[in-house]
Amino acid sequence: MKPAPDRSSTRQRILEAAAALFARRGFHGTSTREIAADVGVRQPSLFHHFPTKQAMLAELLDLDLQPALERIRRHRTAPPAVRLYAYLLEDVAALVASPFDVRGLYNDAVLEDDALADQRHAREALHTEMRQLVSAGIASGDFRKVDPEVARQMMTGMLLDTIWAAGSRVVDDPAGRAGEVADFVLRGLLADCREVAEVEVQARQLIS
Amino acid sequence: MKPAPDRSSTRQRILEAAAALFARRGFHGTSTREIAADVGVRQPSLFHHFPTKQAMLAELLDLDLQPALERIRRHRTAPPAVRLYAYLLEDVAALVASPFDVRGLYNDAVLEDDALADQRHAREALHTEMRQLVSAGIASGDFRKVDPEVARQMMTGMLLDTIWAAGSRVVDDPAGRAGEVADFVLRGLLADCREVAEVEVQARQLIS
DNA sequence: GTCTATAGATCGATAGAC
DNA sequence: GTCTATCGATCTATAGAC
Repeated sequence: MKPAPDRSSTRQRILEAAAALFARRGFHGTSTREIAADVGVRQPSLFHHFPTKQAMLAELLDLDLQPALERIRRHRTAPPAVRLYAYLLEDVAALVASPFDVRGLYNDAVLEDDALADQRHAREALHTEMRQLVSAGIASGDFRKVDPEVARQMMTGMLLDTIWAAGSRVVDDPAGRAGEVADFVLRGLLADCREVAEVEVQARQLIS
Repeated sequence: MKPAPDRSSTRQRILEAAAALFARRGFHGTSTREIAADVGVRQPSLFHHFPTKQAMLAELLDLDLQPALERIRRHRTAPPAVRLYAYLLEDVAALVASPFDVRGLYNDAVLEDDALADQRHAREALHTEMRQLVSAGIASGDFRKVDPEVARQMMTGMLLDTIWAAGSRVVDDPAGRAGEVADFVLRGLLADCREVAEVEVQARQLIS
């Protein structure tokens, strides 16, 4: 049984402060002194909770990637278009609800460090699942013939940029935002984009 | 008359090396010693060509933003959907042909510094033009009713993530990539996405 | 578990010879 | 215009008291 994360623990507050700062200034642009100041402790106190600054990033990446992998691997029996719509809906919803701001965690080449090999592999696995979902949709005739890697890049770019409004302000209508993203992507992919309404209905049934 | 940029000048090579490194590691994650090493000079030699590291970023931002603003403001008389398709085609084409890797120039909060106020305003102007193009398309009935700012964010995210393939390798089919991006966006926006073929024809006529 | 103090490395930028 | 030498600031992380 995993211990429930205590939102008010120092460790948790370090993660939240680090996530917000990494998103704003990037990993290298954020100093441990800034993180400590936001938490309200002195800089060396951080190293009682995490061995290195990179370990904070590793945990944030795990907390984002593992649930995302779990989400995209659900609903195995549904049609690809429905699965993709459902994944986008759930992903945006989860990311908006997250106490962590994952924007910017993936921007630097920080993932290339050997210490983050696990996270790098998890991210590649997520990308592979996304490409396979697109490929399956093409094979079934639901999607038009696009380059799966290009489609994956476009989805990744859209997800990261649209989860949070400018200035780290939380979006005012998370459910509406999720629907807009999912709609946009499916219209871009579907061979006959009038089917998007039916895909949406099935995807929402799948989730509920 | 602007002097033609000499691709082999030290100044130009500094800009190219800086752009590649900023894209890979971010502005703060890149040291001036790394830039100098890629150019083949010692670190202090950089400061004969640029007063500060930030000045290198400012020039790279200008070289990206000013042509982009010029592109999106062209073709004033064409319908919004056609203008947007043409802009996306030309933007991707220009970015792929650029010797600079603009990915990552915009990630950090570096633009918030007062020294980069001009670049920050130029970027906001570009975003405003993009939103107005979406709004005009909605007003004319060509686009479905989406949030213009959300559409802008999705386009920005897609553009930055799809211009270059993984590992800074140049895309193998620039024209194809441009078409895929423009197609994807217009299908996502058009009220009747079957019109995308006609929009593409008109946009390509506009450009040629 | 948080603190003070500081080590040890690296950073951007300057001075001045050539 | 590039170099060597180096300054002063800032960075991550450690040592050890409480």
